[in-house]
Amino acid sequence: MNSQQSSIQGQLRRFEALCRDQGLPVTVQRRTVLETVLGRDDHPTADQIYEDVVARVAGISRTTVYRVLDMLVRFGMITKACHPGAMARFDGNTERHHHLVCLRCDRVIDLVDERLDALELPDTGHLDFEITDLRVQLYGVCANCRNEATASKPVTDETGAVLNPKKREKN
Amino acid sequence: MNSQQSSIQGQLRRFEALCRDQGLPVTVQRRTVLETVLGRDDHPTADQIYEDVVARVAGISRTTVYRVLDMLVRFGMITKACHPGAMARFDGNTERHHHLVCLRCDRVIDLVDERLDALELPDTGHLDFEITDLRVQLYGVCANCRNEATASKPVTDETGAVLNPKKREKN
DNA sequence: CTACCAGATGCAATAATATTTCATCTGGTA
DNA sequence: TACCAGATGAAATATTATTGCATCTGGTAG
Repeated sequence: MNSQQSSIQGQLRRFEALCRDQGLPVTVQRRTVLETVLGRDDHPTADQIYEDVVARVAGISRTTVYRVLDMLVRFGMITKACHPGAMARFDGNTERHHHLVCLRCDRVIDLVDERLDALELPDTGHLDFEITDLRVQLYGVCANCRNEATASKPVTDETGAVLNPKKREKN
Repeated sequence: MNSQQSSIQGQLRRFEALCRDQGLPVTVQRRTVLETVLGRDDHPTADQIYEDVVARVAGISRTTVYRVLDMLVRFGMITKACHPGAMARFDGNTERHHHLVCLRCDRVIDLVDERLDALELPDTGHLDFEITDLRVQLYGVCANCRNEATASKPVTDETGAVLNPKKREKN
């Protein structure tokens, strides 16, 4: 998609500016990890990102991917997604949006809904908590899982992507 | 708290009934794990639950705690909490409620808000997703972290509870 | 009360995910 | 081109989670 592409370019420039501000180098690895996360519309694990990135930067190490992801979160370029399951998940979409969470296969699907976006932030003064953003998690069962009531993990979606991957290659 | 106590008793009876329905035995381990999760008002990791449970059932294994937690989630007695960070978290509160998520220390605080509870479920017919429940995640910075801008992990709360524990004993 | 068995448990091994250490390399600059 | 702060890669280690199997237990029938 072209608007998607140009948005990624904009984000990259924003990232480079942030690095310059802090005197930190913009490396091939950092650029590639960021591009990769922004280029996905799901909520990949660190390992899924590694798989994508290693195809573009031969020899990049898993360690670096973990480190860069952590850095990008601190910079606010991406977020950690709240996700059932044990692995950390990342989300390149920092716009306000919401999540459909399948209780059967743990899949998380993005949802854009203006009414939810317009939600007024509740008053949490008594808890002394400063709210900056809000997302709604909608729990239920996705089409896949409803169709095959007997489905057990692991599950793949219609594109063949593994939704709850279990194995990875050697380090 | 007494109402809390009796609610836990009720949940235990509900669990026993579920087991009987399915011909599954109600073991000391299962009862204790369930009691322990229900008795907490935070979102413990499997290991935190293990620590609590082992004090009451000497010799219980970590493996069993993992297995029981998984079973309780399948039975709907507890839920997996969406939580930033790498470890699976559990939530004994199955009533509709919402979460304040601190972006600094990853702490998750429960929030009850009638206006949020009353949210109408959005129409997701076009996505073929069947919604059964909804929770709102409110992102921000908790009082602790706002007070000590220099705080770095690990962090403990005012009660001394470790919010992002790092170590555990031998297996 | 005892025997019985499906299923649960504990233990040890293993897998999967994540972090640390440190020698080496690179981006950015003079 | 040389320099250096900081990034990277590799290996070791730590942490979290699962699996296989021998043994034990809850629930029940006799």
